[in-house]
Order: sequence, then C-alpha cells, then structure tokens
Amino acid sequence: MARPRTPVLTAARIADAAMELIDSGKPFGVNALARALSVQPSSLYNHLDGRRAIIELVRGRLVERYMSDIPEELPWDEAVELLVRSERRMYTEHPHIVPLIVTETVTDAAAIASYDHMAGVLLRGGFPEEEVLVLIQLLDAFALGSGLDFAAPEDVWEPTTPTLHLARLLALQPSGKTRSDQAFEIGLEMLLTALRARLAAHQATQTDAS
Amino acid sequence: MARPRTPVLTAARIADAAMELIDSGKPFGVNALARALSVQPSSLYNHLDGRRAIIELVRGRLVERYMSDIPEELPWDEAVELLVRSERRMYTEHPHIVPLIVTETVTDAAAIASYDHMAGVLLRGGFPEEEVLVLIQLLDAFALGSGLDFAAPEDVWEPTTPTLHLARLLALQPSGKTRSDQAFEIGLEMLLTALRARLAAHQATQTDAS
DNA sequence: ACCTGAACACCGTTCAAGT
DNA sequence: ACCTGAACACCGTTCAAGT
Repeated sequence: MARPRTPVLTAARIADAAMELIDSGKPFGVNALARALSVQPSSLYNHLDGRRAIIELVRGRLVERYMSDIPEELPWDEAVELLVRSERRMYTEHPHIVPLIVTETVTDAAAIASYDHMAGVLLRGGFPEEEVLVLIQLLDAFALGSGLDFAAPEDVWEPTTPTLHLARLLALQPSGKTRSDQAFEIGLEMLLTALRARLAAHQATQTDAS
Repeated sequence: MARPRTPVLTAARIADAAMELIDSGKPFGVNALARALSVQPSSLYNHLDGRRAIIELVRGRLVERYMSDIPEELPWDEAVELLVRSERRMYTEHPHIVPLIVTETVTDAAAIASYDHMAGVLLRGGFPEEEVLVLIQLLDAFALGSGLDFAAPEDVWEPTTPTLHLARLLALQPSGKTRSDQAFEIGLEMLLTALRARLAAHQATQTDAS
C-alpha cells in the first residue's frame, strides 16, 4: 500500500469515472467518486484541485466531444445554429452535468475555445464587438435551459394550487422529451430570427451613416 | 428547555432568517440557518419539510414582493416586458437566491400564480396554446441567466489560455453591473421583437386559412 | 405541539506518515 | 511521486426523550 509501483490514478481516469458517476444520475461528490475508483478521497488531490476542478475537467471532455468538428466556412447563421444544436445535444445526452456546471466559472481550455469560436462567427457575421458577448450569453443560456428542461421536463412546474391556465397547458403538452424538443425548435427559430433582424438593423444604420 | 411556553419558531421567522442568510452571501444550509436562529437543526423540521421546502418558501416570498401589483389591462407585449423586468430585478437585488432555485421544481403557490399570470397574458395576446409554456420558459431562462450574470459578471468566463477574441472582448466591456444591464436590455429587446414577429406570422397564417 | 440532543450517513479538504 | 488514514469542520435528516 501507500505509493503503488505503477500509479493507480491519472487525471484522465478520474475524469472518465466522474463522467460515469454523473451520467448514472447518482449524487456527484468527491467522496462518492473516490469510492467508485476504490481509492481514498484524499488521493484525488494528488492529480486534481478538488471538486470544482473535476467538474471543469468533465465539462472540457464533453465540449471536446460535442463542439469540435464544426466546419469553419459556414454562413454565420448556419454556424450559430449548428453550435447551439451541438451544445443542446451535449446537454440532452448528459443531462446530469447541467446543474453541476451552471454555477461554475468556465475555465477549461476547450470550453473557452468553443465560446471563442462562437465569438469569431458572430464577429465575422458583422455584429458589433460590444454586443458579441451578450449574444453568446443569450444563446448559451438558451441551450442550458433547454438541457435542464430535457433532463426533468415534468418537474419544472408542479402546481399544488388551482391555476387558470398552467395546469391545463401542462396536461395538454405531448409528454416529456418530445415536448422539450419542440420547445427547443421554436426557441431556436425565434432566436435566429431575432439575430438576423438585429444584424439587418445594424447594417441599415451603418449605411445611413455613410 | 425542550418545548417553550411560547414557540420560538414559525415558518415566517424561518423564512426571514433564510433570506437574510442567503442575501449575506454566506453558504446556505439547514445547519447554518439553525445556527443563525440559535436553534437546533432538527427544530426546523417541526415547521418545514427540510432544505428544499425552505428554499421554496423564500422563492415564494420574493415572488410576492416583486411579481405582484402588475397591472392587468396592459397590451400583451408591455405586460411581458414588465414581468420580465420585475423578475430580473428580483434576481439582481437577491442574486444569491439564483443558484439555489435554478435546480428546484417550482411548487410555491405565489410562484405558480406568477407563471400562470404570464400564461394568461400570452394567451390573451393570441399565442397558440401549445406554444405558451415554451415561451414562458424562454423568458424565464433569460431572466434567470441575466440574474446569474449580474451576480457574478466577471466570473462567467475566465480564459487561462490565449484566445482569438474572447479575452479582448471581455477586457473591452464596461465593467460589471452596467455591462450586465446593457446585456439585459439588448436581450429583452431581441426577445420582444421575436415574440411580435412570431405572433404576426401566426395571425397571417390564420388569415390565410380563413 | 415544539424543542433538545444524540445519532446516522454523508460532504470537501488538509496533512502527516509511509513507500 | 502518489497513496493511506486520521482529522477537521461541515452537511441534511430522523427519532427518542422531555415538557
């Protein structure tokens, strides 16, 4: 015991086990993760800087898997659509990651690169510099919210008192995942429409000024 | 000791202390809350059903404070704007509640009533029934995201590797809260534009069909 | 009815000790 | 360098005991 001749753990092995634990839906934690790896919690600290670092590592792995291989030469709006669809797919296929990352600062290199990519797309599209981060955040919040909804579509609202509309609308929905998919399509269409309209307005005022 | 002649706790007293603890920015928890009330953690269970119930109660208090007194007779788009602005103000003035409620199912009666109100507004505006919940969720996610951003505007992205655009765009932003305000205004304008366009499209196809 | 206090099964993190 | 094991200061929840 103590130090093994060949190391038991690596950051990669920890990340794999963390993703497995998260995807299983069981509560994620450093201790639970250590148990899954048949190791003491303290051992993990030789490879990673605690809970937040582990979550950030998992985020990075997912981003690499889902957000790479986006073609470079697309028109801006097609690129935006593809990026948002990829991000949403990432969350729907790994829904339990969502509550873990929404409150964490993004530091992982791959994740930063992905947002950087989106920034490039919007800048090349012609959006003003001051506005790009705002738009990224809007699109990101939409993808995240859509992922949360997909993860627990029945559990967003649970009326216990009589309602004028809400309970009826909830009952009227096609159940669960397919509703969430429809919601995503409607939201995405609206956001893309709004983006195109906004860009057109910018370009009109630019033309006026010249 | 044991049972006091006049009760020390009530749900209202617990809710007040919980809001104070949350607003202070210190980590929220049942034990920490009990300490603030000079009481044993187990005592709280005589009045409330644990951590989630406490959070839900605080949500309800905030919704009552910020989302009531919305005039009934406004045009749908003005009502939507007012509701989203009120919700966002709720989160900016109590930012530490946001991470606590994003992952909780909405059960509080006042909160449900507020979403029900929004449903009524959109239905009277002429949006189709199947779409109303989707739109509410989109607007809600926007208000929540905007609140999260306001709570920690510097901490959303923290690039540690070189970026093509992101680091520059971050540095270029007016700092903190005012940027978050601008972001909110842009996003709200885009969403309202998109809603109006969508409603117009619906009404056009309805006219076609008749 | 409403509080205490002990108990349980957890957390995340630090650090000395061991090889 | 990399693991164990003990320790610390926490969690949320249950339940018997007391008035």
